[in-house]
Amino acid sequence: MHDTLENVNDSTVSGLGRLARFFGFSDVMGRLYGTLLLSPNPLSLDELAGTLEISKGSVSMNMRDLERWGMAKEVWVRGDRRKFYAAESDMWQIIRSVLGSREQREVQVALQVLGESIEKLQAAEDELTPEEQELARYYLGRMADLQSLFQFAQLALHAILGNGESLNFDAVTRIEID
Amino acid sequence: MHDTLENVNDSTVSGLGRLARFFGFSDVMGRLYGTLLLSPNPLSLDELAGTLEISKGSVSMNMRDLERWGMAKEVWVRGDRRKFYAAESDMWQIIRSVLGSREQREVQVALQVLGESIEKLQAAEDELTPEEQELARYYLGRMADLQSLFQFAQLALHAILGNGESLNFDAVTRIEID
DNA sequence: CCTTTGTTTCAAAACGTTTTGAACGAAGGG
DNA sequence: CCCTTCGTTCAAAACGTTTTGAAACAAAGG
Repeated sequence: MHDTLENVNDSTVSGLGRLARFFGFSDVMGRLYGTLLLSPNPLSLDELAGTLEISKGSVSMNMRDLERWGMAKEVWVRGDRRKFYAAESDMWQIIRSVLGSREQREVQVALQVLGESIEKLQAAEDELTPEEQELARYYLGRMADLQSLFQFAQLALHAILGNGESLNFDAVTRIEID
Repeated sequence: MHDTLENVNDSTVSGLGRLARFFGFSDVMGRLYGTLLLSPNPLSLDELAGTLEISKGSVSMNMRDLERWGMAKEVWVRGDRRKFYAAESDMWQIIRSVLGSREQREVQVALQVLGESIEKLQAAEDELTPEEQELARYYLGRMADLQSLFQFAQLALHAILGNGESLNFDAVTRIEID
C-alpha cells in the first residue's frame, strides 16, 4: 500500500486512540474505531487483531464496549460464520450517546450530592457550636459555588444535546452565550 | 468536629477528586483543591498531608501542579517560614485556564493533522493505482467527517471561553445551537 | 557556622490497569 | 458424532502510574 495512505491511516488511528483516552475510554477502543472508520468494508475480529497487532481477546472485549456505546455495529456477511464489524458513521450520534448518558449522569449525581449537603448543613444548624456554625456557613458558600459550576455544565450539555433532534454537523454554525 | 460537617467535607473532597480525574488530572490534585476550598484559612503543606493522610512529597508535587494550573495560590503568613496555600476561588477562571490552554490546543493539533492528511492525500493522487485512488477518496470522506467534528468542538470552546471577558456563572443562562 | 525547620527531589515500592494466551464454549460442516 | 473454526473468558504477566520515604537542599535564627 502507498506510503501516503499508510501515514494517513496511522495518524488517524493513533489520533482516535488519543481522543478515546481523553474521553475516558481505552486507547484500543479508539484505535479499533479508527481502523473500522478507514475501512470501506466491515472487518472481522481476526483482521482487526492482525492490523492493530493486538490479541484476539483484547479485540473481542473492546469491540463489545464499542458496541455498547453505539460506536460500532455488527455486520452479517452471508455464508460467513465470522462476526464482522463496521464503525458507526454518524459521529453526532456517538457524541450524543456519550454526553447524554455518561456525562449527563455525572453532572446529575454531583448536583444531587451538593443539594443533599446543603440540606444537611441547614438541618444540623441547631446542633452546632458557634464555631461550627460559622464553618457551616462557610461550607454553604462553597457549596453554592460548586452548584453554579455544575448547573452551568448541565446547561451546556442540554444546549449541545438539544431537545432530541438529530443535529447535522455542517449545520452547526453558531453557539451563543450571554 | 460535628458529623455533618465531616460528611459534607468528605463527599466534597472525594467528589472533587473524581472531577479532577475526569479532566485528566490526578485524584490527589482534586482532593487537595477540595480541602483548600473548604478551609477558611490557608493551609500548610503539613496540614494538607495530615488531613488527606498522604505523604508530604506527594503534597509538594501536586501543589506545584495545582499552582501551575492556577487552581491554588501561595499565601505568605508573616513570621512563618512555612508555605501556606489557598484555593483559587474564581472557578470560572480555572475552567477558562484548562479549556483555554489544554483543550483548545488538543483541538488545534487535531485540525492541523487532519488538514495535513487531506493535503497529502490530494497531492499523492497521481502516484496511486486505481484501487488506491478509490481508497484515498474514501479516506478523504472520513477526514471530512472528523474535521466537522473538531470544528464543532472548536466552536463550542470559543463559545464557552468567549472573547476574553470574564464570565459570571450566575449570568450564564442561555446557549443556543442552530 | 551550625542547628533547626521546612521543602523538594527521586529511586524504589506499591498499586492499578491492560494485555496476553491458553482453556473453554459454541456453532456448523463433513 | 467428531473436527474445525471462531468467539469469549479469565488468570497471570507485563506494563504504567502513583506513592512513599529518605536524602538532599534551602532558609532562617541562634
